[in-house]
Amino acid sequence: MNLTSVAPLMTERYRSTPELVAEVVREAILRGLLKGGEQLRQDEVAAQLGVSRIPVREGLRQLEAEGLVKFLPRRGVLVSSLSADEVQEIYEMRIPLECTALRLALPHVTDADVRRAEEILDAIDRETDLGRWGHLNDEFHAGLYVLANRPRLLALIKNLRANVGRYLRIYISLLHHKPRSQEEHRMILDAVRRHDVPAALAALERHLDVACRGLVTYLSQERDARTERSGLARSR
Amino acid sequence: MNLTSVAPLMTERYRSTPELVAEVVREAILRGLLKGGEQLRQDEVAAQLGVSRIPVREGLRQLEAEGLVKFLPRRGVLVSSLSADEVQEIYEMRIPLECTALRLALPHVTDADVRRAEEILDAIDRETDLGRWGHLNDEFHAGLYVLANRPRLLALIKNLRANVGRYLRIYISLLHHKPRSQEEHRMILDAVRRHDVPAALAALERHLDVACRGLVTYLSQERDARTERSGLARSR
DNA sequence: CGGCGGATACTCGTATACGATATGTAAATA
DNA sequence: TATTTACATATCGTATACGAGTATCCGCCG
Repeated sequence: MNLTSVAPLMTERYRSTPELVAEVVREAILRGLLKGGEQLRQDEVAAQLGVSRIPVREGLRQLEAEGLVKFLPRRGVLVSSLSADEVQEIYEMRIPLECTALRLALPHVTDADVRRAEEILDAIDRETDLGRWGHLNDEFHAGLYVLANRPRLLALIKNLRANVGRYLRIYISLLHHKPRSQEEHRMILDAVRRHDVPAALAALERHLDVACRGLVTYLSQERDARTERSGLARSR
Repeated sequence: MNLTSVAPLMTERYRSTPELVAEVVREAILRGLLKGGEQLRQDEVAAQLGVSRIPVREGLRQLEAEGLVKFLPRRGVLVSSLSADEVQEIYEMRIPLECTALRLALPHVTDADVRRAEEILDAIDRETDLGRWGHLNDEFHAGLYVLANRPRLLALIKNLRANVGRYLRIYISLLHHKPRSQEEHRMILDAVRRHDVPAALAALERHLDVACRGLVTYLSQERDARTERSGLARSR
């Protein structure tokens, strides 16, 4: 495990050390540097960030609450991994929540907001790096939702998005899904521009539903493949 | 601050000490033993539970993630308090989430489940203690939602309910709202018994909406009254 | 008499240290 | 040779300890 590539975050001043730990480890999980199921050794994280294990443990407790890691009694902290079912469940929450956010945001959307969103979509078209793609994707959605002026709703959506984020990135890259995703983004934005609430919500729901189905199918196949392999290995 | 009245929880064996701390403090906040804005002295909590501050801090970090307390840098932990706006926002999340849970639960509802729910409603009718009323109320709703078999959704709803729970209890007792709440519960349960999805969702949404409006009105008046008082005090 | 500055005492945040438990390895036995 | 048991090692969980920042109280000045 090597967190030095995300360590630049350290130079910024954070509210607190546990928050810094949470930020660094969260980013590492999102970028796929830390795989699901992997054990996090607290000493190692502490050493890499130049702090003791106490703030590390507190930061990890926050990530536990976010669902990104799991404390196993006396056996340390594991990076969570999501099954196809769990991904589906998260989307079942995201769809009504993100639709609520978009619905509440729509009355406040200005031309400048639409232009900013367009710029993000153009940037996504040009982007090749997966990590930055993920952030831009989040920015597009959050840029709309933030206009709803509902900080808790926004934070919750952000958290749910973070949970499926690492799988979404694999899926987008492996299935070359970017053009389709961008088409859907522009459908949403067109409806938003016209302040057409039903169309915008329908487009957003479709967008999320497509991603959900794709992800679930992909993860189910993944699991079947793994089961198959281990079955073969056992039967050798 | 005195947590001994909730300390009986200590006798049970918990997965971990931080979880025990979170449980005890959460319950104290919910019961109104700890008021919003109140500072939690870590030494004191630690002493009352017979542990050191490290597991206490970890437990409080979990409550922070749940939104029940807030870490202020170098100034310790405060019990959060919700404004009318924040309560409204939480209900704006609860309504779509709880409707989703109920919708997914409905196909799996059996006669036995309905009977169990009826028993809880009868118990609520007989209940006079506010703390137990809160738990029974949660049990009625959770008892239906759990049938959806969506653990994350259930946990999220539980957390949102916990956040408004303390205000709801005040509101219910002060405004003698129990009979109306029970009427609404029975409306929901009747629709559930008939497996009438639209009716059940509409009844649930009404139930939540009524509580939301009542709470928001109550909290706004509260705040106005406080502002008025402090204004008078200042003008003296 | 009220506002301000400094010293004291708290409380917080975290590094260190230690006991306890899980894991891996090697030896012993069936 | 496979399986089990005992031991060594590593990691965890938390108590203790200490430095640092913050609030409080008292004396001083206006």
